[in-house]
Formats: sequence, structure tokens, C-alpha cells
Amino acid sequence: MLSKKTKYGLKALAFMARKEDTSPVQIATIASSENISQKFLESILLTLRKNGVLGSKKGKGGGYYLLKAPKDINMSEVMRILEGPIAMVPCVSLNFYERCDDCPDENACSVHSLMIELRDSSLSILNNKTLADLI
Amino acid sequence: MLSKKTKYGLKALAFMARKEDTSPVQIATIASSENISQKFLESILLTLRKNGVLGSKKGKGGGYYLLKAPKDINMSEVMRILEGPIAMVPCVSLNFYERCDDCPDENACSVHSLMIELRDSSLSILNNKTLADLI
DNA sequence: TAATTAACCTATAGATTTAGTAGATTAAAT
DNA sequence: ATTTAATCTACTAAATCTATAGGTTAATTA
Repeated sequence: MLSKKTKYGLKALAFMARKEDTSPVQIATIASSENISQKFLESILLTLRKNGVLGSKKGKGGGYYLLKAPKDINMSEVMRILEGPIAMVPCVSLNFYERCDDCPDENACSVHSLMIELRDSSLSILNNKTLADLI
Repeated sequence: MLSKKTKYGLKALAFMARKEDTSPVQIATIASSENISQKFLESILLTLRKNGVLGSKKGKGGGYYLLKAPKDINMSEVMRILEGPIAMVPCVSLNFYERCDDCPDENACSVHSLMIELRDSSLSILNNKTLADLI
């Protein structure tokens, strides 16, 4: 299940991408336009800034802005920042790998290959989607 | 993220599918072979029985058994029983549809079409996989 | 320089879900 | 009648999610 955090984050990014100019947008503006709790959105946008997706500017006329053109903001990158691993189990995650406690032998696990297939099919979509595709 | 419930359920089903004969398998046998808490596994197998995937027999020589051949047990069906919706958001779920509170217009939602693509790619895999493919 | 604006930071809280435990009951076989 | 193994009910601990509250910092403007 996609978390609200990710959903709101994607909506906020799309909101910024839809603007013609690249001037900063205030949290309050996005929050009210997209029906998102402002405080919650604050922490989401902060995460995106700390991970190099957004830039910010304080004070009057300040806000958040995209650091790259929408077509250069990749969906798998954004999903990993907001949602975490693309894979459904950590033992097949490319970027967040972890062993499973219950599996003595990963390659003997009956779930393993199915999870790899699912991961790859999701990745093939997300790797080829950008923020520009959302608008 | 795949829940332990689903993971354990799939492992238990694969365990049963690997046997040559179709005689009942006891919870305790599966639990110890697959490193699963017995009590937890109990509730999982019960769910699978109530949803028509497994049959059961009480008393000595009892246990759980597959109601169909592994090649006829579909993965999207099992996933829906154990994990719930295939889709990452309820508003694009085929079997568990729900509106989103924050979306005035579903079709205007920037996340919507991406979620449909992801759902469809997962479904195309799961619809064509059976329990026989796990073993 | 003072006031205003808007991002930034820390802490916390309520709700929900997940994963698991405990203990009693029911049905089948011996 | 005893043993076996599924079934049922209830509960708990921990983690995660979705926020909320309140103060701090930095930039702009008057």
C-alpha cells in the first residue's frame, strides 16, 4: 500500500511541475490546493529537499522549487526517497537489501523468484517514468 | 512491503505443493520446517481454508491439504486473500475499490495513471503464475 | 533595525496494523 | 475414553503511519 506520505509528495511535486515558471511555491499553497495537512506536507517536502529533489528559499517570496526539469526527475528515485524499497521483500531489494530471518537459503526460498519478477516489472515502469509523465 | 502473513502463507502452500502425495500436513510440521511461529501459521492456514484454497481434517492423521492441483492455484487469488489488494492505492483497485478522501476528481489525480500502470504490470505477472511456479 | 514571512527543527500523540501469544473448544481417529 | 490436531476467542507488544504543537532560523521588506 502506498503511504499518504508518498502520495502527498508525488502530488506536491506534480503541482510544482505544472507551474509555468520555476519560482518558489509555499507549502501553504500546495497544502490547500491539494487537500493536504500543512504540517504533514512540511515534513514531506523537507525530506525531498534533503534528498536533492527540491530546493528551498526562506522568508517572503520563499518556498520550495524543483531542482531539475520535471522530465529529469525519475520516479524510481522519488519512490525510493518517499516510500523506501521498490521490492516487496528486503531480500530482493537492490537498494535496501536485508537478509530474511526465516530463510536458511535465499535461493531455495519459494517466494524469492516471484518477488524478483514483481520488483523488475515495477522497476521497468518506474525507471522509465519521470515527473513530466504525471502532469 | 509483503507482510509476514503472506510470505508464510506462500511458503506453507509451496511446502504442501512439493509433497508427492496429497495427504494432510500438520501445522506443526510446516511451522518447524519453515521456521514459522506455529500459532501464527495456524491463523494463516485457517484464512486459506476459509477462502477455499485449503481443506482440513481434524484428529489424528489430520492437517491441511490443497483443494486443487498446484498449477490451478492462482497467485493473484492467493495474494488477494492473504495480502489484500494488488494495487498500491484503493482508488485503482479492481477488487477492493475505495475513493480517496483527498481527491475531488479521481481522473485529474496525477498519481492515478502511474498506479494503474503498476497495478497492471503486477497483475500480468500474478494472473499468469500458479503455485506450481513456486516450486 | 524592526517586523514580517516562510522554511526548519524537535518532540510528541493518537490510530492503525502487524506479528505473535495464551488458553479453551471441537471433531476425528484409535 | 484417550489422544490428536484443527478451531475459536481474546489479548498484547511493538512498530509504523499520520499527523499536531510549538519554538527557531533565515530572508525580505519597510
